[in-house]
Amino acid sequence: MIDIKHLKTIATLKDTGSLVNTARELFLTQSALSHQIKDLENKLDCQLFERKTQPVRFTPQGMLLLELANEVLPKVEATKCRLKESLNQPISQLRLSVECHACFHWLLPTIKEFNNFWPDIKIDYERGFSYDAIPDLLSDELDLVLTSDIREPDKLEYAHLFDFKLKLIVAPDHELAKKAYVTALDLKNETIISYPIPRERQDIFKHFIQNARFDGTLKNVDQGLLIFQLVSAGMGVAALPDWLVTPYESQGLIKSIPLGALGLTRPMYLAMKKDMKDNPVYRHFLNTCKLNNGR
Amino acid sequence: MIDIKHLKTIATLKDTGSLVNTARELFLTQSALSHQIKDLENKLDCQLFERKTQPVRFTPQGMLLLELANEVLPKVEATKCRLKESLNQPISQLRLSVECHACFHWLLPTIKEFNNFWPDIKIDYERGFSYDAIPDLLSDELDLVLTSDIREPDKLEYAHLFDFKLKLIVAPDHELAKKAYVTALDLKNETIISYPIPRERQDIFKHFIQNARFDGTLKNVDQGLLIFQLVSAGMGVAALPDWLVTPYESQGLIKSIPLGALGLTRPMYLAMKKDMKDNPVYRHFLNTCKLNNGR
DNA sequence: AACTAAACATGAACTAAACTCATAACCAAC
DNA sequence: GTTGGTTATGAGTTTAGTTCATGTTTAGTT
Repeated sequence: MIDIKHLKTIATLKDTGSLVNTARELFLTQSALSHQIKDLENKLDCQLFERKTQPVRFTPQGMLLLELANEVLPKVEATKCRLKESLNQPISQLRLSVECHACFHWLLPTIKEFNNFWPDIKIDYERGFSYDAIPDLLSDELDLVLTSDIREPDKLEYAHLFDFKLKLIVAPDHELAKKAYVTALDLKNETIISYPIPRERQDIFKHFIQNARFDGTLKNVDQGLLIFQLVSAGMGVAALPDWLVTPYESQGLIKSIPLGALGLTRPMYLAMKKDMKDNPVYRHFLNTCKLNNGR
Repeated sequence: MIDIKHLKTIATLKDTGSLVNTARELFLTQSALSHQIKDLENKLDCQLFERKTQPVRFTPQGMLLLELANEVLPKVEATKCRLKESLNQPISQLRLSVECHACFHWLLPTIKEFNNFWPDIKIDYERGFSYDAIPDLLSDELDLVLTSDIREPDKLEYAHLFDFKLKLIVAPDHELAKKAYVTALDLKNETIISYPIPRERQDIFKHFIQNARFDGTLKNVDQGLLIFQLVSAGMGVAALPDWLVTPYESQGLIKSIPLGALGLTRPMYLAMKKDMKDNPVYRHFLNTCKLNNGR
């Protein structure tokens, strides 16, 4: 129905002011355009512009299309441009750092899929992770950082990958297991098991317990699977992203509970230098992540 | 080349995972799609996805197109929807208030053009103007406000119309006329002529002189043309938007000078209630303003 | 390794859409 | 009314898109 061709016509018509000029600009005959627009007007069942003035005067409907054209055409051009670029790419390495341990669950398959298309691009994610990777990104020692927190938004581009819910996991016979959701108070005396990350950088403290009193203990474990086993054995509770939790919960190994009445939703971003945001390889990595999110 | 049709195909392919399913979804034969995509791939000179997996696996190039589709298709649908709405509109009145006197210069022709298409919609701009119109917009006594300042951004939608430059105008033989630009200090002892608006709401004070010392006098005039005559006669200086200044300057009646080395650029917004931002009549008024800006 | 079912590819024939050409109609300015 | 510009229209042609019938590929099964 509406076509990119039509948007081009409308946009050019706005610039040139008449059908004849538009025809010349688009390498078509005036007749072709006259037919084209008449057909479009018939299909949309409305008039798009008045032809008896110079320049032509757009109707409200014409302006809506013009507005659409102004939004869409630049995007189409940008994509065409990226397509060309993507076919000959000098990049050979992506140095990636991950702030969220649980991400490896979907990240490894994602990287594998990505490497199918860019076998020459080596992804180096073998960095320690309990550190702040943003400075390394700024100083060009890293290319990409997977993170939930936005820092230095002026210097870096944060591409939103997806949102996830942080859930509390407890043993099925834990007293909290019956609750529809937990409050910060409920956690006051619990043992919280987590990856070895400083407390102030853990989502559950930073965004849930916050200033509430916490008298329980913190236990660090560097093995993801171990967390589930410890929780299942009733040795403590843990806060993990929903995508990690779901498979274990459906096995009945643990029970998951929302943090707060509304649950705690957190975003996941891919941070990169601002000038890299249009790079086709980066975009491909981004898109691959999005398609594989939370599985 | 790239067509909306193609974007639909790609988007559906992502959802359904195979050509056969996509064909069924789009009411086409599998063969048609196979041809369609082959043609597209030939034109773009790249492969868009691997067909030998289930679901199909997109190449970097395919993902770029998919990304484009996700951006563009919703906009196209929204426009189609607005087009339909625009053809039968119950609105019969637009109550408009204008915070910038100088806007009448382009606003009156704009309204005339607008009324060509919506003869039944009466625009009521006959309100006093040296007052803050935003509260009336919030309390539903107004529909639209033309303003340069954003207030209450949570409750109102501010559609950007255009940017303009505020210029200082002086008599051609005025001592400032030789300068490439003026500083706040240059104005210290000048007589500033303006519309009858309180000093703290005048752009030249709010955004240029600011806290700098001003020992000159303020003269109020409620007639636009009179300002030019007074300035031309050397009775004072004035700050006005570029679109008003240009015609008089080319006649040699006055001389205009940028405010500050970089000039003083100001935006112009059309403020409305948030739920009105998709209304086709409002959009048409907005678009008409944009097309007539600063003339 | 052979078989099967499901998915995709291909070529020829057909259809519908889009374009051109020639010409007519229209409008504004002189 | 004539002129110089514009847009509209109808018939004929070209091109792009579709279907049909059939061939090929692939993953999964025995």
